[in-house]
Amino acid sequence: MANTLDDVVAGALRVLDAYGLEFCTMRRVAAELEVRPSALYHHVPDKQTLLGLMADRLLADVQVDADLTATSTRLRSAMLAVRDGAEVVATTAAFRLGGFALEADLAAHSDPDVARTLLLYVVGHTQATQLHRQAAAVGIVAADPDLDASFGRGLAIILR
Amino acid sequence: MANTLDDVVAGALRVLDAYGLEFCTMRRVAAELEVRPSALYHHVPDKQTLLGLMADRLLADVQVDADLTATSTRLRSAMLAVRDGAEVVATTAAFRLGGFALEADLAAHSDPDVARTLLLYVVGHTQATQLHRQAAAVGIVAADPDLDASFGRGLAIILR
DNA sequence: GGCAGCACCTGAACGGCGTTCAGGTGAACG
DNA sequence: CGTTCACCTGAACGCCGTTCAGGTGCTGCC
Repeated sequence: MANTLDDVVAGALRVLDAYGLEFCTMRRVAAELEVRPSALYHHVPDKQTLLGLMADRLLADVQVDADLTATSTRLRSAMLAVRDGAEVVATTAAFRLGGFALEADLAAHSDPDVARTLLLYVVGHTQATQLHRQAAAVGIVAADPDLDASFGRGLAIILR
Repeated sequence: MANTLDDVVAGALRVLDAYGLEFCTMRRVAAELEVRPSALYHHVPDKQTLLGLMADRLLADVQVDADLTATSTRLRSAMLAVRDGAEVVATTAAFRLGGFALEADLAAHSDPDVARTLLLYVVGHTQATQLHRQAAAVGIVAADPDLDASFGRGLAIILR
């Protein structure tokens, strides 16, 4: 019945997907695991670290190769798969310009400047996409059916 | 002695610059204005709105013209002028893909896809720059003297 | 088999946050 | 001279991240 670090990360991702980043609190994650909030601190030193582990897991299965367009699309898909996924990646990856694992992977298959530019664009556009869709779902704004195509066109501009 | 909305925004930007976004709380802004926290809600419906007004003011004086490289550099400078300025712009601008004033301005002087791609890159890179520098200032990470040049090279890739 | 050690958890608290609401006060205006 | 209204106070609400002392039950060693 005891939880492991993996259980905590998985539970946190479930809460994130269900409620969004704003309501992904330590108390809710604890409730998801049927545990008291203080129990989480046995597995993780603070919330920031937990968010980092969540981001790592979100991107863990993304295949990075020399086809930069396909790799970017896979990256985008992985972040879109979970509610507010891109935002989680953005806020934790921002802490580490140059220390972000995916940036090194990408740089190995291309120019380092292209790798960095591409990564900033992909994460930024995907974050904006996700927030826009969520706003549209609540009716704040009209849905934009062009977002995926817009993503592809920006990609082409960078990789041209 | 009574404060106006402009006073509130200006005070909030002072607190932001002095303490960073993390500690830019309604209570601290109120203290800066020598007022009780509840007084702020006479000028602003909530904190999110205040952050939006702060972002607007940060970018208000940025000149947008057909020279996209120079415009991007001005945009970057404006955000770098205040602690966590890029993060404030990023978190409030993300709410409005296509409804962001600067995007329309930029699109008038270039291709819309280029405008959007450029904007996502400029804000993203500047945010990363600012966080990296702050981490370096605290000694968490080694300072990277190449960040401004890196910005320029990414710009050249998009505008090539 | 018994005992030490450790992984995991509870219960209670702390200070701080954003926000709300009823009510006060003083200047501007007819 | 009375009213209106912009601006503010004081007190509270429910939530947050985090700490800490202490419990409990499995693991492996003598």
